[in-house]
Amino acid sequence: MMTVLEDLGYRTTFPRKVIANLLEEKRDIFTIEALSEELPSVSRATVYRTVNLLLEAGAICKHAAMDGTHVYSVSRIGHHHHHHYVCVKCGAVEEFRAAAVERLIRSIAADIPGQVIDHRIELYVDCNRCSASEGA
Amino acid sequence: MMTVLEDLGYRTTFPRKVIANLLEEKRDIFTIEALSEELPSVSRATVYRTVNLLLEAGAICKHAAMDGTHVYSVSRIGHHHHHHYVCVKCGAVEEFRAAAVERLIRSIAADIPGQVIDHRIELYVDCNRCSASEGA
DNA sequence: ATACTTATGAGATAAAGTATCATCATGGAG
DNA sequence: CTCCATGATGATACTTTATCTCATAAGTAT
Repeated sequence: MMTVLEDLGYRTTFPRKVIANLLEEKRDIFTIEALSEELPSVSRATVYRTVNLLLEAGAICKHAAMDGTHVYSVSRIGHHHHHHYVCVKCGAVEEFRAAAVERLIRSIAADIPGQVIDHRIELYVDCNRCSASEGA
Repeated sequence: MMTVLEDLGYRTTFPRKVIANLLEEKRDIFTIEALSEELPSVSRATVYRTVNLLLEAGAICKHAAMDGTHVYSVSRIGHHHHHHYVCVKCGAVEEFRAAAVERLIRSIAADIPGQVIDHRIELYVDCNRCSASEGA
């Protein structure tokens, strides 16, 4: 994950390595505050700054929550167009690209006055791991 | 618009009438701050409170912006499931319901591990009015 | 008209994120 | 390898958005 920052000309500093390291393992959505608490050795300002750099670099995605805060998820797809589904119980996020979605958008666009420029789709799921543990 | 509040047992107060009145005419997205500035006779706290009541009543919809603020739009569809398209230039919002969308979600759901519980779709458009005025 | 309850306003407070700036580390030039 | 210019960090102050508090005012049922 550090490499994407290096490629953009940013320096390889100790705090950035620590943050990138922690993020490598993340499969769930996270807030910057929570991230910051896991990293007491790094100042909050730097966590905010680094997350924003990684966002710019496409290494993570940002999601606006309805309470006005933001959650983030690590991305393997980067800046390429994609969508997400999020487990409403455990917060696990997966990225997906579906040709069907893009086809649908084009077909809906025909019924909408004006040019459709962009779209945003999110699915909220009860993931297999969660429904399994509920059954117990 | 006041009637939906009355139906929920809320009182018909002067500030609420003033706010509802102003909202009747709104066809674009708006922020509570902007609304509050248009209503100097009503305290900001009351604008916030009333907008949240109207939200609960289904008379308006709330949208999370990527900068952490919220924008709202008046709704004719209320709590019934629907989506929006928003003009990225003038902010005009329209609601839409498309059976094709719901069919698509069901078909995508088949490829996703877990139960799809909810979804959210937003389209960003360049509306006819805006593209017309650009041409000039 | 009265009494009870709910709503309002003003300001305090909370929470999330950004800006400032002195100090320190990085990485390239020599 | 060392030095230096530049970029990064940390601590804290600040900004913005929104909610909370509580004394006062207004609605509504009777």
